[in-house]
Amino acid sequence: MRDLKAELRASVAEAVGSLGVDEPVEVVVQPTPPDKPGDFGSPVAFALARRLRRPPVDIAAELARRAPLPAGVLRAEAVGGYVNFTVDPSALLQAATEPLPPPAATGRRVLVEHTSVNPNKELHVGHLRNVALGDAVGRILAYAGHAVQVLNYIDDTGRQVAESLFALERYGLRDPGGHKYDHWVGEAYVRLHREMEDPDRRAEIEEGVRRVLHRLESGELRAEVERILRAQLDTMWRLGAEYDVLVWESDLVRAGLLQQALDLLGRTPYVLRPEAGKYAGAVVLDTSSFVQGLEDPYLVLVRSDGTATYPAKDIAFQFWKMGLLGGLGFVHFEDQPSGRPLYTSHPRGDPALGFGGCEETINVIDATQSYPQLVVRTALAIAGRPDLAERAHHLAYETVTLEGRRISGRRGHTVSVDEVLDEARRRARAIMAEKNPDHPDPDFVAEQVGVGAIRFAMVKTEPRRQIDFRWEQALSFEGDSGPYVQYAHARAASLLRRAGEAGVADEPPDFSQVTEFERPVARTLLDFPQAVADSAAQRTPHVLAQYLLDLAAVWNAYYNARSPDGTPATSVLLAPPGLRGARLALVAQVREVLRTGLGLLGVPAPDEM
RNA sequence: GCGCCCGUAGCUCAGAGGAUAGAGCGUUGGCCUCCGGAGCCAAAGGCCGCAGGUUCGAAUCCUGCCGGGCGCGCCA
Repeated sequence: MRDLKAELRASVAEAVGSLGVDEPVEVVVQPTPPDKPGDFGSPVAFALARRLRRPPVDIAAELARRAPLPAGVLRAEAVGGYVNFTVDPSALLQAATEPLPPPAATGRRVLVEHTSVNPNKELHVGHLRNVALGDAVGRILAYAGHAVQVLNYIDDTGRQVAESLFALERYGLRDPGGHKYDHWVGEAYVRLHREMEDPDRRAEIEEGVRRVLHRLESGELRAEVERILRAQLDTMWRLGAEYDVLVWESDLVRAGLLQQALDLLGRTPYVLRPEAGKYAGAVVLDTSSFVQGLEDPYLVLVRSDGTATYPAKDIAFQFWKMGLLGGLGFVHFEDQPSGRPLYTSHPRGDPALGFGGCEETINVIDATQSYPQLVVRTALAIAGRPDLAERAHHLAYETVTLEGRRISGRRGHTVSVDEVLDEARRRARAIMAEKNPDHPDPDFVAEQVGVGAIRFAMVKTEPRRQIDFRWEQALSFEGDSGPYVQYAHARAASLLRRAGEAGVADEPPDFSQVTEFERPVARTLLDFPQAVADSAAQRTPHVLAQYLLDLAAVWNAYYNARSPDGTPATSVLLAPPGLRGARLALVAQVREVLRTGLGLLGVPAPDEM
């Protein structure tokens, strides 16, 4: 796809240079507003006005005269103080329908950690945002040419798993089968928390949980945890998320990474072992030189009883991710639905398998963990690697509330992801029965539309904005939604299918016949590479999601366009030969860009719905 | 108290210093004798939280204030 904006930037820069401006100026080229003449314009004359002591309008006029016109650009003119360029519609469409450039490999190793759900109960709507964001960001960065590793952290030595496993033991539960296992375990977990509200029983339960915790740390219960994990993975896969590697916390500790990290930090002047006072007997990290404004800059890494705190494990993990530590081994775990292999850390695994050691990391974790994540970056700086600290990103997303209330897994104020997906599929199926009763495979596509609606709803807004999960909104199939984009895609696919049936699919385009109606669609198509690049640079999929809504809207408007007399203006199949070929090329590119873009968001793009 | 994030149309949100601030939902009125109406067209609806500042130019950058969310454990 041709980069017209870049060509125009160069052209304006050349014109500016010919005015004898010695200092370099930044040349901005942007699309013109809908009611202004031209397709692209630059406000560069405003910035030059003072330096040249001339009014912007004069400068713009002179720049318009001096700017060399790239091929297909009809004219440059001064509009207000702007220099605007008008592109010939046929050149515009030709540029927009050139094939998308293949991703250029950057070679940069980027590790994306997301999901990382405690393996103790089923996923709920709060986890949904994490999975949707992380999976999309991983796909977008890979498309941008980075060597991406997608990692899912398994906290198998945490309190939550211990509670779930203890609950099964305490209540003598045996899996009766016929349900999803993570849900069944989750019920025991909630039951245990209800019982813990009684202070007398709480003490007794505490002791049992501690016992299970020790067994977890020794790795004895790995099979029990894995069983829950596998049930959770079914949900993640149903969402369309896949991973490259699972890292178990117990493996991290047993491989000695924690000790290595503590040794590394212990050689700096920032790690202290106070003999008296509040922190007597503990190992603490003094963050005061790196984090401003803390009341108490000391962070406990090792408790006075010798056990490590969670931040210590986090730090060790981050050090491993960025290649400061080694020693983790891996084995093949399972092939995922797409065929992509999934590996897992393992006590007897192969360390040569090449995970970790990335120069950039993205931790997809909710915003309540911003402080611990800051500590992790600080630890990198303390270890003498401020360069790595700068490339250790926290993709902090705000929490999801449920119908205005805080989600609570313990109290059971949640909706499971499985339940949400089932309901989304049900609604999609009902709409299909009404609108497309002859669909060849309605159940399969209803699932795709349901997943698409949910995933799109999770990534269309900025991550740092708090969102409220409401059924009516998340499962909307109209307007600002995933199905709206999917529909636009299906419509393009349908048109191309009919062109094939009519035997005109390969008709050569005659771009000289192109009309003004094609212009807005072509302009929007040309924005796609920039939208992906922005999404990757900002590490957020919402930029791309918003772009896809724009493209779908401009394409739908084109599809329905009418001439002033009210007759359809943009017929494709009934257009004269040549024009028909050009329009088919446009439709094919719309379909391609929508399909590619949706794919980067992990949203399926069915050809018929 | 200190720190981080948010405040844009009735509601939910886009707008990374540039042109008269844009969508969706909702409201009102239109469009299926062409290829998919999950669509399209039009109307109404805005002191961009408030007050200063920087700039040729501010929703966007800076400062202060107001309102909301979150965080500040030898919990994870």
